[in-house]
Amino acid sequence: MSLNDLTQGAIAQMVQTSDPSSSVQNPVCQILSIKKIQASAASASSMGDRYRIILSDGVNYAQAMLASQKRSMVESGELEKHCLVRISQYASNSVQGRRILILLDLNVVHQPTADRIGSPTNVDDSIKPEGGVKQEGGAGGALGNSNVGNNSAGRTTPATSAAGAGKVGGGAAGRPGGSSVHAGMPIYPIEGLSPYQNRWTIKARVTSKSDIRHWSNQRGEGKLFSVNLLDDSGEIKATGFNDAVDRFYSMLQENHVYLISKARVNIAKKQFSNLQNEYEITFENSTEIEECTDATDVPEVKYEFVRINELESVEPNQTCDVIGVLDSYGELSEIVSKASQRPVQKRELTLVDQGQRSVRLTLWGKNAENFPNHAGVDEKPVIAFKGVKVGDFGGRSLSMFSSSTMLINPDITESHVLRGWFDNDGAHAQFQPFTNAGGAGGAMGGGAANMAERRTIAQVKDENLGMSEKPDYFNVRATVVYIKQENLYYTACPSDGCNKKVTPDHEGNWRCEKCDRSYEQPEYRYILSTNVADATGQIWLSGFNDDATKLMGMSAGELHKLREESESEFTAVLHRAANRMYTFNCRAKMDSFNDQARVRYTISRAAPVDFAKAGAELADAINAYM
DNA sequence: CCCCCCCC
Repeated sequence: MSLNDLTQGAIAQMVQTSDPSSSVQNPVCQILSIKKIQASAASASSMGDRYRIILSDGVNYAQAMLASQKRSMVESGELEKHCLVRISQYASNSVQGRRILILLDLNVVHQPTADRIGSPTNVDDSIKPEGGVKQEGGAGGALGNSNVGNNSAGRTTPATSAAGAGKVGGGAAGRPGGSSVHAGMPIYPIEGLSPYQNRWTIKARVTSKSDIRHWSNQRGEGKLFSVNLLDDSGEIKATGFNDAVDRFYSMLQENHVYLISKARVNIAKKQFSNLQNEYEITFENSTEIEECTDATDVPEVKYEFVRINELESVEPNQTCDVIGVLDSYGELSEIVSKASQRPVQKRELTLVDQGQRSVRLTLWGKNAENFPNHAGVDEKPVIAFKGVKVGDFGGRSLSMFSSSTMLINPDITESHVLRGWFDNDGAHAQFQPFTNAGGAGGAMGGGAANMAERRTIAQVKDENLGMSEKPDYFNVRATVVYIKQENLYYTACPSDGCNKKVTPDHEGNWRCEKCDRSYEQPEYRYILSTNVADATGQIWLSGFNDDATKLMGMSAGELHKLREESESEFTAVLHRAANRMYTFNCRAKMDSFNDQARVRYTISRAAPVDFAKAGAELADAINAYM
């Protein structure tokens, strides 16, 4: 092996061009080193580690990243230190002022040699950066071309790269006119996109599309949506704001393929993406999108299904793909998000598969509302989900993200297998649901799900519920012994959903710091603290306005009014509220009070006991012993 | 320019 086996000077050309199609073609280089980069925690999911490669053309060496879809070349041992490769597709990205090559496609043309060929020097030392001139062009559209211009004009380049310089400029100039999205433009791999070039067209499949979301904050308000895009090199998230929503939202359909160009490429905020890409796309005014009917070369969505009975092996909060037969689906209901205080629509599905387990999956928002409108949902269809969140409520549960996708009766092998199984056997099978917390509950086990959650007060304490990081959920059937009179309610902001404490101001109005305004009247809201008991012990529970209103038999405002009229009437109400039995759904969670860690038990729902039903349940539990 | 993904 000698220098002549390498494409000398190729690397200087490769790193300086923003347009590989007009730069050196199929250079042969030597691999000087391969180093694994640990996948970051945020992106550690499915894409795994990546590899940094030092590449030499005998004259220069440069750092390069191996495209993630070529990772297996290293892992299989095919790509080794000191072997020679022909690079058939690459991109050159500028990252924090340094140019980094991305090797998108390559093949090994010679087995490892004894040592490095020649005495290559760092390409960064050979190419002088222009004195303080940033590579970004002007605003928006001009950005991408600037590198090409700089290369052929002012940039001082060493002799090694002289051969390619003219070609770089000429290739770019010879491009067909810019009006058409893609005419004559080579299709660019998603993996090769970077913020420093905008002369690209990608051909990508929409793998997921979000709802339109509206936002309003200090910086303004607007609407947006996002899609995930896939080609055979990788995936990228794309977002459209405001006008882009109107232009593209209805056009972009899940599973369809589009030619997309003239969009902005930004550094990805990886904490908000489950895709493996340094960058993400924003649709702009200049962005052009065109549906592409010839989509055979763009990969289909790939699923990696986890069987329902294997969900326990998936860490909570990870996403996964799940397929199952829809055993049943629930009514549309509404919860109020604790974080946003906004109401959210939800609907729960129950999925089953051959593993004799069932799992609940929650749909949100429009997905929840529209679910019954899909064809076939009442005929126990097979449904495939991609990218659903695994939760640990009740053992394991599933929940849609906005980036998750749901396909009813997809035409894939797993779907047909499930259909066959269900129609033959599954329809008559029994499925064990993931049941609630602990799993211990021996005595109550095997009964209805709500019996399994039930604890005696002694068990709540013995089992140290709420002592771990995550909250524990349980219910107790207990009698109200005492309701604390102090701080039974507070003066809350009457503004819808605010609920912050308001204080009297100088003008006799009620001031809310959060809303930054005053109100004539506060809204009174309960903050209940009640001692409840069952046969095994007593416990203090905290309750909020809705449940407390139920316990007290009147609103906090009414109670306050009553108390102002008559203190004895007020205490009478408290006495009447006591000695009643409820089933309390509770949440146990650590918090700190006066710097002391303690477990706080919060009522999430209090329901009066239906004694006939409760008696029947107890009889069933006893019968289960026989 | 969002960044929430909720509840039991």
